[in-house]
Amino acid sequence: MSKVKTVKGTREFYPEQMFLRNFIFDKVRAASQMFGYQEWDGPFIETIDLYAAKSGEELVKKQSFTFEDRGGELVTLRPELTPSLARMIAEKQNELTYPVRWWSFGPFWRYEQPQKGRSREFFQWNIDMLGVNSPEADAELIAVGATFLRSVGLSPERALIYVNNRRLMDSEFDALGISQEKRLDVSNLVDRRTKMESTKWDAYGLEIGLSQTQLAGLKDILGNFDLWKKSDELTRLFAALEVLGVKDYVKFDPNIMRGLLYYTGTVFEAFDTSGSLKRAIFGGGRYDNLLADVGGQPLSGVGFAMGDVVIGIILQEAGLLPEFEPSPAQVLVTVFNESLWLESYRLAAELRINGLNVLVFPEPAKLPKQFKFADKMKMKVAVTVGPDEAEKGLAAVKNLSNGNQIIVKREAVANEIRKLLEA
RNA sequence: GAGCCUGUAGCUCAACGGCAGAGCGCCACACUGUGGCUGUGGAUGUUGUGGGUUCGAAACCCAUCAGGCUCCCCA
Repeated sequence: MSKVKTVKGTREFYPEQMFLRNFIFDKVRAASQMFGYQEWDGPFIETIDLYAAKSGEELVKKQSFTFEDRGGELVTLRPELTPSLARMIAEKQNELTYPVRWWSFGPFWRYEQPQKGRSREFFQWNIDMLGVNSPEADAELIAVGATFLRSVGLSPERALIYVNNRRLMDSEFDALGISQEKRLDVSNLVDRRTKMESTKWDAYGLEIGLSQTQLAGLKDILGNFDLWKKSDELTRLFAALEVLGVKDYVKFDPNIMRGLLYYTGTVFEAFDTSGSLKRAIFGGGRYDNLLADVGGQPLSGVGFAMGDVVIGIILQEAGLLPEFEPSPAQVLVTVFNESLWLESYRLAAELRINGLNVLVFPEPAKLPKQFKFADKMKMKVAVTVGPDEAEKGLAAVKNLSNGNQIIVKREAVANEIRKLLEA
């Protein structure tokens, strides 16, 4: 075992994990493109100032990988993508074609305590629509998320997207006479509701300055799952979700707040409803004022982000991953002995010209060893050229799943293999 | 940043103050022109690391590193 350790919280992707990462990436790409979103990306390193403007203090001061570069500038490994998005949109605000529909899947870093579902290095899917401010646009983003969940095999019994609306909650808080200054505290209080005992939660509510009546009113609101009917935005949102065919995936929940300050309207979070992990699969919402902080004109947007870690664990636990195929080549050409070594290489090259992925055993070895190798790599076909075949211009093609072997002419090998692979 | 739990063969774990073990995997052979099954044999450890207590430590104590759970946080 190596004495040189990995950096805490980083991840090593052996082929099997790389397969999972690419599986998620493929599904992300498919869901994004199905709705016409364009792929893009920003820098992996940014100046700290970009995040100082709008991201939470906690993120910038405690959870970012920040360091001084050789020129003395404070730079940070990006902890999120939205500020980079805002800047890039602002830079070309007048030349872009709206609505902008962009998606991205790339690496991010946060200096957190690594634990299940959370590492310091992770991949994140970001997808946003800018330039349209409507509940119908919000519904589209939620539909993209639901489409993704469906595409990886997570049914509505297994995963749900909980929706709320900041404006609705604001008007409810207004009605309770909760002041603007207390909104952040109240938002924290709501976030904590499922995690605290109710008596402690009550005490915490009073501690942040709520009155008994306000606290009681707050509980009424958080327990009212029909509250959305009072919101025109949410009524339209659910109507759109219905025709988009994803309503089964979506439930109204007044307890969904989301910590981010910049959300202004619809907010949503997806959760696994039956697994061991109680972390959000993805989360997002509508933001109205993001561009102002990077010097742009006001532009409304809606989007969400999904980390690869939580969804990866869920898919694994739910047994929803396709079987890992170790070898990208399904065909093995064996090397019979030293004098036929290059003949095998020649055959492999012929098969590749014919469009097949072919792995040739790199040296003469006992055939049992070569066949065992093919088994472990879960390959489908083995081709052998021994002295008998070489003499007559033939090759032995073996179907590894049933053990049948046939001897065919060299020119027919590629077609024979194709037949076996298609069967 | 705080609390609790864990760390033994490649993997999963046992031994819980007294000779470091099992299953799986791996390698070889039976089977020198063919894999999966079976059988036989074989290799593998500074018990995470460093210190301490003890006649004796994988076990007890301290520190440290790593992982897990929770708090915090979740942009």
